[in-house]
Amino acid sequence: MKKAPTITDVARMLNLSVSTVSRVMNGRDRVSDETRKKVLDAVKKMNYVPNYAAVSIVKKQSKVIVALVPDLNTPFFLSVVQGIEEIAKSQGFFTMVFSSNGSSLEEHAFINGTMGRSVDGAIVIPSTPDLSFYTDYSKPIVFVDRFNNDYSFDSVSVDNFRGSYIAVEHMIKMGHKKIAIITGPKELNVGQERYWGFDQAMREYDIKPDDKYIRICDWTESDGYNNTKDLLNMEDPPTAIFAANENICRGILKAIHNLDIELGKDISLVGFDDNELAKFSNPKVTVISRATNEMGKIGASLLLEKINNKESHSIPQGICLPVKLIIRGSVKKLN
Amino acid sequence: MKKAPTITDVARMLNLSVSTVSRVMNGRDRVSDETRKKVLDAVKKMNYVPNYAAVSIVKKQSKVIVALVPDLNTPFFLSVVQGIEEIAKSQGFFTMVFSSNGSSLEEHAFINGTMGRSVDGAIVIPSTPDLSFYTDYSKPIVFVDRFNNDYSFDSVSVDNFRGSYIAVEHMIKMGHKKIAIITGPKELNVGQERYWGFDQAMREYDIKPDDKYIRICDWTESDGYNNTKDLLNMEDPPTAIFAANENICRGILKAIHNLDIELGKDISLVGFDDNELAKFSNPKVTVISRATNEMGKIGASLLLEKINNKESHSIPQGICLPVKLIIRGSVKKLN
DNA sequence: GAATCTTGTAAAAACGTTTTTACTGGAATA
DNA sequence: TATTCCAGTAAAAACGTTTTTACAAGATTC
Repeated sequence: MKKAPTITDVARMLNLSVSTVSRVMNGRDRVSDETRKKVLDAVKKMNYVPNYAAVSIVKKQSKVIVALVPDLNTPFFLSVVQGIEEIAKSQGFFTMVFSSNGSSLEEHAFINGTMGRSVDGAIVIPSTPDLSFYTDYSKPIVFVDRFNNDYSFDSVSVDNFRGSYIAVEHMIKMGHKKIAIITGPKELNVGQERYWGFDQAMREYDIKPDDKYIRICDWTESDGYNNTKDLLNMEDPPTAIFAANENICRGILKAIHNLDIELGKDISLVGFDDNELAKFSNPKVTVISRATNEMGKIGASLLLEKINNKESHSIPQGICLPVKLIIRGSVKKLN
Repeated sequence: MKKAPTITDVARMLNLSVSTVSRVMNGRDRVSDETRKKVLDAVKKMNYVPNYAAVSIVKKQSKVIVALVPDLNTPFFLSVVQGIEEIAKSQGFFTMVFSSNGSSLEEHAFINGTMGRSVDGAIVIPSTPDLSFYTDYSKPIVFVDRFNNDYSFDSVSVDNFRGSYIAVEHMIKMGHKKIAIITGPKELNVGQERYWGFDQAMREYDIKPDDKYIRICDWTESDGYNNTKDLLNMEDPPTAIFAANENICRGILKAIHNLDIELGKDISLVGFDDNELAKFSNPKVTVISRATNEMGKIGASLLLEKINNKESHSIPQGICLPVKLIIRGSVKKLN
């Protein structure tokens, strides 16, 4: 726990100037081979590593990006984070993972605070729909899974509308008409689009969505659980449920399990985002899947690119990735 | 994206000296109410926030701790991280989550590199058994889920030995004799202890452990999966399996599922660490559970305490938390 | 043999803060 | 009225770097 040596310590030890040591460390300018070797040896022996704060203050670069996510429990977020880390690491950047606990207050506090300013850029999955807060953030920023309608920020997202659409279309084509949806609030574009996809598919096939089957709650497992119990205990229960995210899907599965009715027989189900339980349940759950890891990677690449060429005043990019329907056994064919 | 204002900008704007602004910001020394107000207003209007690097260089504190974990996929690690974050946040520290990808090389590179030195302390779940590398780390450090046999570092761990012991004892008391164990390598103390617990329980009840039922592999899901398939296809298969961690347990569950045999009937199972699948499977899996979140919290408290009173040269603390057997339905009673 | 170029190094400036020291002018004290 | 005290502020030093500028000595060119 002795204190770390500084560049001055190294210089003094060798009877050299600080600048010479620095030049060796940074591999720039002319230094005699002899001096270089002496310095390198001393650095190793003294275990000298440049002070990070000092370097970043003069270089005006921290080599850190932040991944700001709503929570660390939702596998989707984690998958994105891992994609980000992989790219960042490969380009010599560190990733600071920070969870806002689903609170836009915490999110904004981070961004506006010391930390938000000391990183080189941010990749955020906001927990609030309104991105206008970010307009005067002084660093490059990329949003994942969210975007402004005016596309004024860089973002990586997927075709949520189409995802719900094909999910619901699949159920309809399997003969279902009494289709319920359990989804999150429409304030988030994700919520809005996934609802619209459901609605559009229903109308496209001339089925009037039934209000009592439409459950707009939060994106949580318990909401999935409770609403499923409620739906299935109705007088006239739906024959199929669309789960608009993975947490809700897990809740639904647990409820079904708990009610002791049979998935794919007594009730059909399609979920948005693949997940562990969906692959484990019996039958496996048909889901909409997307390249979650890839979303992080693309986001990170985009961000790092902006960090590196600060000058480029190109217009913001809104990247939209495709979704895929993975048909497994959870939707019963009605005759 | 205009550049952030500095303290000098604020001072110049108000025709005050830099030091006065600084004094206001830090709420120290005497400043007239009038000046204070003027400064605060300007700070707000200009949206000035102190430069993090500059502050930490002079204060010799970064207010950042790092949580260094092997990966971001194992729920146990995540749970620990969340405990850490909660405590850190409450004490005004930021948590930098960093994944070493199970590579001690990456782990050491981080610790020894710029980042490792710029944080105020580290909480690490090492992926290597040998902690001697850390002896000359110049910052406070706390290990979680691992410790040195000589207890030369602060650590938070659980009674792994007892965990396995009571797990296996439970199976024995339910009448099982042909008990298999799928576990990780013994190099890690966790692996060693969990194996010893198994061994000890068997011998205690006069059952000779059968080598062909002992599977020492990695801590991964696929190892759990493959070994289970292998075990169950044996001439003389075991009647019960002990899964030494959650990943292995998940793999076992999937294999059982896949082989179309019945859990708690054709094969019994106890897992170490509770997990989503264990609670979902049918019947639910009997597990050894531990206060994962708490481990993070305690670790963080310990670390922050050391960071705050640098002087305290107290001896390292090895904190050991209890484990609990949660009996569910996955162990069949043999007559 | 003088002018120029090159090489290696040192010294100083800069980065954005905090903290210590120093100074000023007015109030309180003697 | 002269001295001491104090509140409020400014100026300067320090933190650990990088980068720019300056300079000396030797090699090269004309």
